[in-house]
Amino acid sequence: MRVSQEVNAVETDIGLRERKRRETRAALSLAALRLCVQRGWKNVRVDDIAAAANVSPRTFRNYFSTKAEAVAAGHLERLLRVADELRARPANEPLWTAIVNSVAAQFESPVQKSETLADAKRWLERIRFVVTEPAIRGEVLKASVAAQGELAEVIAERLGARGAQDLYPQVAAAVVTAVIGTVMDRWMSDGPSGPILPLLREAFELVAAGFPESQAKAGK
Amino acid sequence: MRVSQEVNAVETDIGLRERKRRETRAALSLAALRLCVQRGWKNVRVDDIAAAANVSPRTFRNYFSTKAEAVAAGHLERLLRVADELRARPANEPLWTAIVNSVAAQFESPVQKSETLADAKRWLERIRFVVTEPAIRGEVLKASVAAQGELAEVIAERLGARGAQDLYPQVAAAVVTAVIGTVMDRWMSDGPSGPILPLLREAFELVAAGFPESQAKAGK
DNA sequence: CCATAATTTGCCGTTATGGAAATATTGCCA
DNA sequence: TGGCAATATTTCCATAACGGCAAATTATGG
Repeated sequence: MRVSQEVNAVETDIGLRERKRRETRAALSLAALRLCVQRGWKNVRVDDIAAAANVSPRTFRNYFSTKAEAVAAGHLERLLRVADELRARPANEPLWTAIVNSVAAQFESPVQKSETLADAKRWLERIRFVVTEPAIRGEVLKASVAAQGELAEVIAERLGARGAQDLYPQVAAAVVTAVIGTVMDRWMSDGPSGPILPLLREAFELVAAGFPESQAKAGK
Repeated sequence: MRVSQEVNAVETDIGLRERKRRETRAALSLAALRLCVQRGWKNVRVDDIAAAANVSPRTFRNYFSTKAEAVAAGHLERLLRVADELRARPANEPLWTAIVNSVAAQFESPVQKSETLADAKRWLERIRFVVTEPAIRGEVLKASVAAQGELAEVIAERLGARGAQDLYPQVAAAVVTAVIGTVMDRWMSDGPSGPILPLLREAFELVAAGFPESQAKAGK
């Protein structure tokens, strides 16, 4: 009776308890995002979100400590899926190729995933909101560091024993999230004309190339 | 009568008005940091900070919207000084060398700057607090993006006309702040034994080398 | 169906946040 | 120097967020 939203969750083994918990969390996060995009950040109170998810305001706070955290929860999960995706990729694939592909898989427009046009439009509005709204940006950044641990771990696995406790994985993970953030910004400020992927690839190529200062350029 | 804290401010040309404004801001930020390190994040109210800086609580909010922002203000300014430093460096210096040096100049322990031992200890406590306290971490990240614009601009200048509106400067700036954050984390979790510089250099070498996946690089 | 553990909820005091208008301070010029 | 306009600070205050606590409600395993 609590929540009716159905998510395409992969039910592994956990009981009803945990399932409902996740559903509630997802419903709250989704409601937060939807309402904020619709009415604007400041015109949504915690109570509104709770109401939209059919729980008490107090319960909202059992799941999220702030509105912003609820809104950014989706982004955090996306980053964690990047880590999963990376883990699932063939080990012989070059690291940065694998990274680009993993990131790309999570940041493509749903248009490519055979959703309706309305879905794509909604997706775009949401990205814009998340990237644009200052109050959210901070939370997105927190989500980034929260995901960096996972990312670093996967990267370390790929590198093998060497560099397990090296700086490499941590720095690489931080760079990955930094690149994602920058690309989203850039893509948005260009007016989200085309797909993100080209930008993403370009950015990661810069990283993989070590930011060549002088390429085929004469003069400075 | 408002503020008595004296900062080693370089008075350029601005009038008394602007000077007092900056002093007040600095006093508030400093008081916030000092009190929080001393008493712990949750045991400091905005009112306490305002009182410590001899202003009304409402005035505090004219300068900072949250406690966290006040505490992180110092970090933001440090990042901006990195940009300044970078701008001041010889143009013939390789980009990433210049960056490392600029960052290093702002993140060295004050021990090297002939301060007293007590100062060094205080500096360390503060860094630890800023890196450790979750509530602050988020704000530090916000400061990072806030500074990225400046950094990107300077980097673009160094690159010359080419790539002015390229991704390069923005991605590079984001990477710089990401590296700084990671290094601070790492340095702190290692128990701040030695100086930060070696870690910083190691991290930036990774970046400049394009994160070589396979290499016989076991040494630092 | 019960005992137990976990979750949800209502209640409520504390703190944060920011608008509006009254006061005080500063920069400037006659 | 005295007065005025521009800014900054302060007081007052309404709304919302935050989070502890204990009662009510709901799963889980016998």
